[in-house]
Amino acid sequence: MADPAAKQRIYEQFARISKALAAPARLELLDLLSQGERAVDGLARATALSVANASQHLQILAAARLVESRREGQRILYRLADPSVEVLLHAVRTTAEARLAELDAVARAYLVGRDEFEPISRTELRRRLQAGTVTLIDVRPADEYQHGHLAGAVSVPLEEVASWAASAPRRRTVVAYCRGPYCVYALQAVAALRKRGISAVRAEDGVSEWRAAGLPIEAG
Amino acid sequence: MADPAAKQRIYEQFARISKALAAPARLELLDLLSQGERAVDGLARATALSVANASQHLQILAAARLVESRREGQRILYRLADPSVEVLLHAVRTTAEARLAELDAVARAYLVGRDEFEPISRTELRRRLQAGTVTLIDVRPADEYQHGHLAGAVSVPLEEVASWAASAPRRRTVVAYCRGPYCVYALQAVAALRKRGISAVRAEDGVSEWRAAGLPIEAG
DNA sequence: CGCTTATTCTATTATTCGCTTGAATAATCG
DNA sequence: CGATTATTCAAGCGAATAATAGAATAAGCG
Repeated sequence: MADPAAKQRIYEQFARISKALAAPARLELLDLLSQGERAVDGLARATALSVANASQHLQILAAARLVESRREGQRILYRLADPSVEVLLHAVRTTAEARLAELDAVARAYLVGRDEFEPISRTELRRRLQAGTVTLIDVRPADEYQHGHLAGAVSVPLEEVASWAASAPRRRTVVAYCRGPYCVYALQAVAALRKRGISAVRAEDGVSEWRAAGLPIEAG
Repeated sequence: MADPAAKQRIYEQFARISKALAAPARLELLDLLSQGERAVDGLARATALSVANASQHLQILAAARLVESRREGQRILYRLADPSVEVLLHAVRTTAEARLAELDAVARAYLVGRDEFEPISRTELRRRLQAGTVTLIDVRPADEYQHGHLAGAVSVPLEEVASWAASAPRRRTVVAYCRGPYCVYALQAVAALRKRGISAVRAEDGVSEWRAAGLPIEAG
């Protein structure tokens, strides 16, 4: 009655999506793209892939319709095709965290200091932002800040954190955030600030989580 | 500074999860398992895979820790390892629906009658259940009903729908549901009931969606 | 136009994947 | 115990995949 071949074709379509996510390189590319539109070249550099290889991975993502691209002059800018892609990425991360003990071990080694530097939660951060008792800094590269940042955040790219520390407010706590829970920038910024005697904590969330929670994002 | 090899290892862990989802056969197995615990044999039959092949796919899912198993006598029963796995499956479906036009075309061919038989939404169904104006039937195989069904539903497996129709209430509307939006049982049940002059509609959701929404599920 | 830069295409290679087949293991039953 | 049933293991094969290198395309610039 129900055509078994058609049922198979449906699952093949679902598998197109998950196949596109099935390579570490492509997950990393998607993570970067969730911070905003980027050109092949920049993505290749950030992921340490060859340009040709990055381009091929991006085309696989495009074939699964997870990303879209547009040309601007001689560069081609890729972006996530749909908000549902971020939801999907988040679901993969959540399941990996829940199920893979190995991930915890690897993350512990990579995110040095994650355990010492207690993060501040999304709700707590919102409360203190409204009360005006914290300074919020975005320590990602400046162009990612341009593409979208938490409302009220100041752009202080990681490499400028040390010099910024001199002019940082000494009475208020500094909260640093970056791409998300697997990004080391905020951890390094907090370490640098504390070394200079500034009270600093890291935010638990990045822009994706903040946006997913329906909280305000600003651009430019 | 940040060890690139460690970063890669993190993405490899995430990719373990998505790799496990990257085969149509495994997605189908997970869908079946979201209806409840099942033995290899039954899963192989339902998916038209050879037993050995199904067993291998299940072991791949187990290696990614998406499923767990227990022995009961001579059979080994597999189940989803975590609620986050259902969330993940749902995210894959949602993205596929949002992004893949081909899926819509294939689904239209498979789910014959989906367009004519307007579904009833979750909220509407709840309202009418509380008002007592509908009879809710679960048209999945009896053992899936046993593993968990919507509160207030009666088990009427698809093959018994025709005979059940004789004793069906003629004054109240019958609502049929099955595994979810890509399951044909409810559609076929509605068609069979209407042919016999009974007012019948299909529910939009299956047990997974109902449970995900935090609505009551009964077992046994 | 020719030169430079950014990206994609093509071909090649090593590896992994999905499936089949037949044998092995494990529990139950007479 | 031997027979039956359910599942897993092991080997092998063709197809798909990821990465590389080098050529090709396409836009911008002097």
